[in-house]
Amino acid sequence: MSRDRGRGERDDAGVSTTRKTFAILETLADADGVTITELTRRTEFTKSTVYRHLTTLVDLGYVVERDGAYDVGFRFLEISEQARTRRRGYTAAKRSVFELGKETDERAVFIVEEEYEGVYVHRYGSLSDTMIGKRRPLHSLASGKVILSEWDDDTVADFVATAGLDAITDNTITDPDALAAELERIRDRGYAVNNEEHMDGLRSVAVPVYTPDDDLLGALSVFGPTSRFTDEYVHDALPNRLRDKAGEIRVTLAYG
Amino acid sequence: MSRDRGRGERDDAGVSTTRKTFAILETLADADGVTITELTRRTEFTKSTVYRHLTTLVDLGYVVERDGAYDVGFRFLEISEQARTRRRGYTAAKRSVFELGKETDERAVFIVEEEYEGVYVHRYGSLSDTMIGKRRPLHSLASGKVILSEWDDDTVADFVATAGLDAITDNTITDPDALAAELERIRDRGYAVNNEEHMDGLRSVAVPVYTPDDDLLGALSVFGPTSRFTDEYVHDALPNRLRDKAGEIRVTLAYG
DNA sequence: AATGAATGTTCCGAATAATAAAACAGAATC
DNA sequence: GATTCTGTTTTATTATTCGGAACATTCATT
Repeated sequence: MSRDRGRGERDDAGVSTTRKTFAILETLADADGVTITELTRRTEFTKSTVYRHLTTLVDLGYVVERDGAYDVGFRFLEISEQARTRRRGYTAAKRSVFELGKETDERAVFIVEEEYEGVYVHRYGSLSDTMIGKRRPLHSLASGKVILSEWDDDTVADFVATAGLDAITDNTITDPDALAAELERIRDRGYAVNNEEHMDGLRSVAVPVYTPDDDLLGALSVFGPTSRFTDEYVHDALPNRLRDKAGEIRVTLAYG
Repeated sequence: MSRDRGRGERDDAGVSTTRKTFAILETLADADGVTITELTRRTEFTKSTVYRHLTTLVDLGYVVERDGAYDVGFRFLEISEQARTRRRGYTAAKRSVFELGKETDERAVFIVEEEYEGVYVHRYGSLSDTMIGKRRPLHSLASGKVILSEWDDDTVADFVATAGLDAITDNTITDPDALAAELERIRDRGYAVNNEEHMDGLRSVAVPVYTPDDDLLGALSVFGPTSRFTDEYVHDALPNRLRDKAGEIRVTLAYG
C-alpha cells in the first residue's frame, strides 16, 4: 500500500557519508542529552565514526555539547525558519493560529503539504506535545483532506498510488472512491471534518487558506475531544470562525 | 578581538564530506528556489559534487525540488523543534511572547544563549523580518546583557575573551569595565535597557526568565523605535509588564 | 522544424578521505 | 588504588568521494 520507494531507501545513491551524518543527527534529535557511547549504542556505527561525525557537527555549530552530553542546537532553527518563511502567508498564518486558539480556547494548527504529507507548521495549544514539524498522512487529517480537495483527480490518484491510504484508526478513509466522495463533499461545504480518523476520541475541522491570487497556501484547523466537539460545534460554530480567520490571512497578504 | 577559532574553521578536523553537505545546504537556505547550476556557481564545488550532495539531501527529505528549483524543506523543522522544546520553559515562553506583543502592541522576543551568542527563539512582530533562529552578540542586546548579568565574573571574562566586544553601533559597549558596571546596574534594577547599542534608532528592554528552581531560562524583551521608546516608557511601564510575563512563565512551569 | 545554448545526469579512473579496530588517556566508581 | 567505564587518538586498509568529460535533455530562438 505504501509507496515503493520511501525516504532514504535508495541507500546506494548519492553521498553515503552524508547519510551517516543525518542518521546520527536524527538519533541525536530523538534522544535527549545523550553521550557518545550511548549514541554509538543506538546507531549501527562504531564509536570512532560517531565521534568523528559528532565532532564535525559540533564544530559546525549544529550540535552543542554540555558537560559530556550532546544535543541538537539552535543552528537548525535558522534553516527551518527559512522554510517556514518561504511564503509570506506562512508567517501571516502564525498569528491567525494563535488568535484562533486563544479565541476558541481550542488547539489550533496551520498545516502545509510537502512530499504528499501534511506538515504541522504552526500551532497553538498545550505546553507539551508540540507537533510542529511532525508529518502525518494527508488522508487522515481534516486539513489534509482540505488540501486534497483542492487537487485535480490525477494528482489525487497519484497521491493514492504513491502514499497509499493506510488505516490509522478504524475510521480512516482507506477506499479511493470513498475518498473521492468525501473530497467532493468538502468542496461543496468549504470545510472538512475529521471524525476520529486520525486518533480515537479526536475530532477536528479544517478550512483551506488561500493567497490573494487564489493559490492554496495550506489549511487552518481546530481539534479537540469528541465530548466537546459536538456536531453542532463542528458543523456550525467552528467552520465560520475558521473561514473568517482564513479570510483574514488573505486580506493581510493583500493589504497588510 | 573576535575569538581565534570560529565556527567551521578547523576544516581539517572530522568529516569533510559533511562540511561540504552543510556548505551546500547553507548556500541553498540563503538562496531561494535555486537550480543546481546556480548552486554550483555560488559554491566552490563542481557541478557533479553539488548534484550528488543535493540528490542525497532530496532523497533524505531535507531538500525539496519543485520544477527544477531546490529549497530547504520542512524536515528541518522537526529537528529544530527538538531544540526549541528541549526545556519546557521555552514552550511556555512562546505564549508569553505572543501575549506580551499583543498587549503592548510592540515587537517582543524571547532569547536564549547558545555558544556565547544570543539566539532568537520566539518572536511576535511584523510579518516580514522574522529574526527567529538568528544569532547576535550578547553584549549588544538588552536580552544578552540580562543573560550576561546572571553569570559570574569568570564566565563573563571568558565570554569577553572568546567572543570579544565588537562595536555593532557607536553605542555598543566595547570596554570590559564598562560592561561590568552595566551588568551590575542590571542586577540592581532587575532589567536591562538597550540604547541603540545594536541598531541605530532602536531601544529595547529585557528581563530575565527563571524556572521554578531559579535557573535562568532566557530573556524576554520588547523593542521599538527611539521615538516611541521614551525614558519613561522604557524605565517604568515596560519593566513591570515584562517582569509580570516572566513571572507568569515561572508560575506556569511550577503549576500549569 | 532545426539549431544552439543552456541545463541536468551519468560514467569513470585517480586520489582522497572515511572507516574500524585497537591502543591510549582520563574520569568516575567502588 | 584498582577497575570499569567513558572519550580521544592513531594507523593501515578500504571504500568513497571527487572532478572532468561525455551524454542527455530541455528550452529558447530563428
